[in-house]
Amino acid sequence: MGRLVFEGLRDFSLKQIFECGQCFRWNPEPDGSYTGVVGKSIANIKSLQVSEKEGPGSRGECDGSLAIEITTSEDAPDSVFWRNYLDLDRNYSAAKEKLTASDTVIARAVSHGGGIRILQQDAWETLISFIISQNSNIPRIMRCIESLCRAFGEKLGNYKGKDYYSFPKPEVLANLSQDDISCIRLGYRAPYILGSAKKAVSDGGEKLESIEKLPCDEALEYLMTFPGVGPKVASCVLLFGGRHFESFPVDVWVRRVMNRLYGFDEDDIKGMRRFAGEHFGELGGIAQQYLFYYVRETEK
DNA sequence: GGCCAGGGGATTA
DNA sequence: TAATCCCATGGC
Repeated sequence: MGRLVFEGLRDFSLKQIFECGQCFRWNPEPDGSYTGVVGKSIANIKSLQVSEKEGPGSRGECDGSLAIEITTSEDAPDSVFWRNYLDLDRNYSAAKEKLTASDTVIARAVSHGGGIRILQQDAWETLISFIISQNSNIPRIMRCIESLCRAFGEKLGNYKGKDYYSFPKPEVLANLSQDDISCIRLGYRAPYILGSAKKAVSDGGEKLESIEKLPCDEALEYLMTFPGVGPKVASCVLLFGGRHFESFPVDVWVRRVMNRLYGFDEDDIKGMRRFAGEHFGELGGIAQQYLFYYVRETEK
């Protein structure tokens, strides 16, 4: 049991961070806080002393403080962990200025999701989560991951009336059969999950975590050696679980928004990637999240 | 490179 | 009830 407070935050919106599609295990509480599982800990994150910004260029993001309540003690993540996980030490104001300076188009997207931050999640959990995400929708992705954790994770405890479970380790999933996981209803993704778990085990535990130390293109190639992982899933893992901020995942929503805002043909995925690399550079991942959040807000 | 099956579930026709 | 869509990939 512990409580951490982070003060003096800018460009920060819990709703945008947890509902922009980068994570699937943070659930909103009636009081506006979010509860989720990190490692073996249940955590509740709440905004304090919120002052909403006004005027053009900001919608919903806040300056203020953040309180994190951690309800399990075993290996409880400390403040260093949380600063990294929530990407608190990155200057998003500077990133927004850089993105919008030479591009009036993305300014529209930034003005809708200016409180987004890229979470620094666990690579293994991110890998499996985005294999599950393929050709699906966010509510179902969240249900599948929840079922997987409930069935094969460790029970961590109860918080505000709900039970929470850890994300199952590679060794656990690697030893399951198709029959074992048929109850999760993952469809054709099930053999991908088992195959990727087996590969993660045989490659060794540290190998997946090492993608953040590899050059972006090498890490992408390595991730694509996992069954069920193509360029889209791999680039999501690079961004959300591998600290590669230049990664620009192109999914159906990004194809849509690149068509609406920049006039790309929706099938010109290569063109979009090239454009992102040249135009957004090392901020590609942050730009992608602003664009994704914007198109989902405006075309629901 | 193009095409299409893989499962399942929600939404729309 | 049927068709379509959904944060794609793999195999042909």
